[in-house]
Amino acid sequence: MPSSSFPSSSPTSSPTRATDNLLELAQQMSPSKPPDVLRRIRRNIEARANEIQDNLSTLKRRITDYENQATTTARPKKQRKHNNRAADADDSIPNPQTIEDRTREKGRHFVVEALFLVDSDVFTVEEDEDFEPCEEFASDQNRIQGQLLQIKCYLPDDVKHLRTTTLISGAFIDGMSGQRSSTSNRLRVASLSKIVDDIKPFETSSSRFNAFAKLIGYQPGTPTREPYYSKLDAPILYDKWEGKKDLDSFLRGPILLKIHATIIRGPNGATGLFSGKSKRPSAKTVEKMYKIHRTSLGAILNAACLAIWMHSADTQLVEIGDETGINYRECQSYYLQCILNGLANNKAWAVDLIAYWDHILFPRC
DNA sequence: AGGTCTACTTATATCGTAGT
DNA sequence: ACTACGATATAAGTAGACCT
Repeated sequence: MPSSSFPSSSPTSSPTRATDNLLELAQQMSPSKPPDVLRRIRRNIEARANEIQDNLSTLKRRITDYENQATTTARPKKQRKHNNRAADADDSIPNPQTIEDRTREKGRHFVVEALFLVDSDVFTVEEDEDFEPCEEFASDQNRIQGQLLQIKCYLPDDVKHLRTTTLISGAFIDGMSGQRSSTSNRLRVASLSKIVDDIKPFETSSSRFNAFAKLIGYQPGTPTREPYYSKLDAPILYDKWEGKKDLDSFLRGPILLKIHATIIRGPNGATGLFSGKSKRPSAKTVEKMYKIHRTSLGAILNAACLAIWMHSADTQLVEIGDETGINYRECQSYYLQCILNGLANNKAWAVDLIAYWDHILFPRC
């Protein structure tokens, strides 16, 4: 590059020359000068100072311009992905990127309407073709088969047969954990004040324990048994709690409904829910994306477990609470079994449960 | 004690949508 | 077109596990 491109001469109004000028002017100031001359000199000094200030600002602005230009050219928009399942996928799979994106979205949807936690081996387990979903859920095998059946309902048809590949299982799991993170942040941070009246007790793990342990089923230890969390003696799950469990208000706790409204309608979704004025924002919401018009069983299970979690001392939304030891995945299965048993025996509380949720969450539908 | 790995949370930038 | 509101991807932050 020719040196002539970079003239070594200083700019016309370099700071040095301007400063020299200032010194000259300052030296002209002497007590013997008449007042009007002094005023003129002072105006000149001020003018020079302003000019210097302007030049400085211009230079600074130019520096930031150059910096921005430099960083945009040095760092192209395209950013590397952490792990590239699509690129690593088997060559026989067409459009792996699209498949990954679609599957990830199904994983997110699954967390909203089905189960927010599943057994880790559900993607690798052998499928039992004869499994009947209405059988007893108690055994591990049946529970996992039940989950698998559910997941297959959500997986895109053209992809179901690939469920054991890392492309599909990874994308689905990725979608699930992303949605869980978003949920945890929504409930404990972004919309906490819209769900509960007083956010103060939620500040720390121990303040949550002190304020809510009883509410979520904590049974203190006695000389003969360890303390534990009861799955049914948890007042938060009930619409009305009068000292003991009453199935007629089981899984109807107002917090539970608020939680689901918050998840499907965004951070403000819970406001006005019980006066028929639940906000339905114009923005893209989970409710619109997944076309949710009625309550799913999974939504109820999840809301129950999430209500317990958000009031618990646990610090992260994981399968087994880090402070309480509560197994939230097990809770889901347990409540599901409660409802299915109720339905099988035609119990009113179970039969009417979804209608109860629907008339609050989706009035006039 | 410190490094590295991993899983989870959080902040930010970007995009989309509907109402005005 | 503009604005408000949400969802998502990504990167950065954080804590614990495991190793040396």
